Amino acid sequence: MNAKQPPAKKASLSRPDGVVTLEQVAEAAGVSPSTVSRILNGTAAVSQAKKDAVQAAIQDLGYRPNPVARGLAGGRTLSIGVVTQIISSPFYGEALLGIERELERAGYVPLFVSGNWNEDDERKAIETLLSRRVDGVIVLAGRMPDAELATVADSLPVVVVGRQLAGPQLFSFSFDNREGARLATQHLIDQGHRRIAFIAGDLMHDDAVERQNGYFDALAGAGIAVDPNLIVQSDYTEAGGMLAVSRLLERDAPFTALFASNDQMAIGACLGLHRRNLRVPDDVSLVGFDDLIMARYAMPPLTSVRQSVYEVGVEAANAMLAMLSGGQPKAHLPGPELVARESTRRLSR
Amino acid sequence: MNAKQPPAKKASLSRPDGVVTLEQVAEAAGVSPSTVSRILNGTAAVSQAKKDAVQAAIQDLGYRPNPVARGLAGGRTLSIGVVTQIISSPFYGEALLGIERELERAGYVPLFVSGNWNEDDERKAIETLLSRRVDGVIVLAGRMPDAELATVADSLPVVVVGRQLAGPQLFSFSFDNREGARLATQHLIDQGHRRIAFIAGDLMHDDAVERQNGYFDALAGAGIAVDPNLIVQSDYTEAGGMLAVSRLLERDAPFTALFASNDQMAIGACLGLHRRNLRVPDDVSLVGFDDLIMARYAMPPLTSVRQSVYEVGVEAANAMLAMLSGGQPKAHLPGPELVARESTRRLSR
DNA sequence: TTGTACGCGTTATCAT
DNA sequence: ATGATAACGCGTACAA
Repeated sequence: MNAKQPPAKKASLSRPDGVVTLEQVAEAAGVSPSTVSRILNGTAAVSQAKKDAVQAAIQDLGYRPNPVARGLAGGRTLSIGVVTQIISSPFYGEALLGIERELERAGYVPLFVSGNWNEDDERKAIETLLSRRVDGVIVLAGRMPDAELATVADSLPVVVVGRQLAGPQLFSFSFDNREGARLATQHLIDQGHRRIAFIAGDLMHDDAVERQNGYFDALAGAGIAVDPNLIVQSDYTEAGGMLAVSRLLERDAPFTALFASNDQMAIGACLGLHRRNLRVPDDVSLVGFDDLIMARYAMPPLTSVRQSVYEVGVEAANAMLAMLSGGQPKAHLPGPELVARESTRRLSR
Repeated sequence: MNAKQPPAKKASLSRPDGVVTLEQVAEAAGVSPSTVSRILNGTAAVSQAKKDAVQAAIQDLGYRPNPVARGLAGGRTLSIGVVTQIISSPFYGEALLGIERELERAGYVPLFVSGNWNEDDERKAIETLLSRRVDGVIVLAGRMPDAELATVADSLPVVVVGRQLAGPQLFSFSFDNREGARLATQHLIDQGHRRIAFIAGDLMHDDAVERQNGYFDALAGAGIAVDPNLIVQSDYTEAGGMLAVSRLLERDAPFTALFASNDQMAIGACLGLHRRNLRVPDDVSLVGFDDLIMARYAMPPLTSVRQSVYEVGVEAANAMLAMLSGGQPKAHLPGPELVARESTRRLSR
């Protein structure tokens, strides 16, 4: 188009680089292309002699299979579609890292597309992935109806993180959000708090609901009645957390502790409290959730529930790889764990 | 492999979904495949009548071109490779978001691969991208030698962010790191500070060097001698910032202000100071760089140099799109801007 | 302006 | 076990 290279007469010079094709390898090794393909994919048995010859030729010529051609030929593209929600979020970032690293070990490449917490965007994202002939799709949470996801799984292995659904080529797993939230709340209760405010996430999502349930669980276990005035719903962002605190404070329902259902909201809440001259943890104990890096470096360092987001990515990738090779997918995430830092303290009275 | 669908007799049923091919569109519209292709790519003039017929058929059948086949046929894949360094970093995350959003508007899809600040990884990443027949490559900083990058540009349009190099199909642009750092330092000087410590990034990288130069500029402008004891080098991470503070403090070269050359190190430094019972801004004024979201929600909110990382992504994508359509790439980033928050204050004496 | 025929690099089917 | 041969879906000279 803009690169005016000579039209490349007949063939073979489509790219200036040393693009070696499977055919050339075959020729160099004195075998047929099919044989090379078979060796590459382990599709059928091949005599050791030819195997060696081909391997040598591959080394020699520096052959690298062309994933695009593979994709076209109906074979695998060695790429996995990943539907993330907001690629810039610190939460998803860590998961993507885990996915990327783990897939790479198997020679796969992730193809990230953002769903933006929007059903239509997400649908479009998946379509994009399908048209790109990805070998499988990993969906991180999201808003697509379960049924639709199941449909996708009809033609492709699908791994869903953070939701509960199952099917032939459909595998999902979740972190134990409920137990994690229970731990967080219990930690506050253990420190003598009884008026514990809660910032929920968007209750459209399972994980947000589960975290709220965990909060309820702990309160119930301690015989503390749920006070609706102590609960606000927000959106998992820093700004949302800050806003939530304002709303909470306007209700003048006093509280001595606050559990924000993710770290980003907790950080925002911390600033919101600060603006109202409420100190953490002196005036209000604060707990987050996810234990992102930011929790460790917050001021004060934030007590949080450890959820190895990176690990989530790794497990998702492994589950996908398992399905791809015909095995049974599985995922064993470490259980939730409370990381006590300096944003919480015993209620003094 | 694992999905045991009936072997799909002859053709056309390779995928259960409604995979419509260009050929089917042609048939439906009563024209030849080439004509459809021409309309799709604007390769040649076509009569309005056929144009309409084809468009109708496309709508009707819900045809979507297959990027994989396109790639094989030597056409475009409508995908752009993006070499990021650490996909999970809050800094790159924002840039990727900008890239993704902007490319999408033009129907392109980004393919993200991580270089991990490692020359070999980066090289491998680029190879991966090339083998996937991306239409262009965007490189965010990184360690690849300039010459090698230029080689890549021989066969593909390349946009490099954060480095200075140019060539036929090679475009690069940078944020004005030097001026930004000068502003940050000047801000501290304006507030009466004269003993201003500096945490540099990895001086292997242009931007880190430039930020250090900006620091020197401001000191020189104010007639303040550079004190090597007030400078430490680190790695742009929170942990690195924290460590840097320790090293600084061990030297017992007193300082009243600290300029960390990115926000992540500043956040880490803040915690490090806190651990030594030094308060920000009461004992030490602190300035960061990049103005990531975390700066706004730090405690205290961090004074920083605004660099719209998102915008950087948008500009990079646009420059690439411009090259792809044969135009002149350009990028106009807003100049650096100091955002004064609460981590800095006038030196009281 | 439009259609035909071939090639892109690989896998899969069918013989041998 | 191995080798032809035909797709895969599309772009593009070349011919008409």
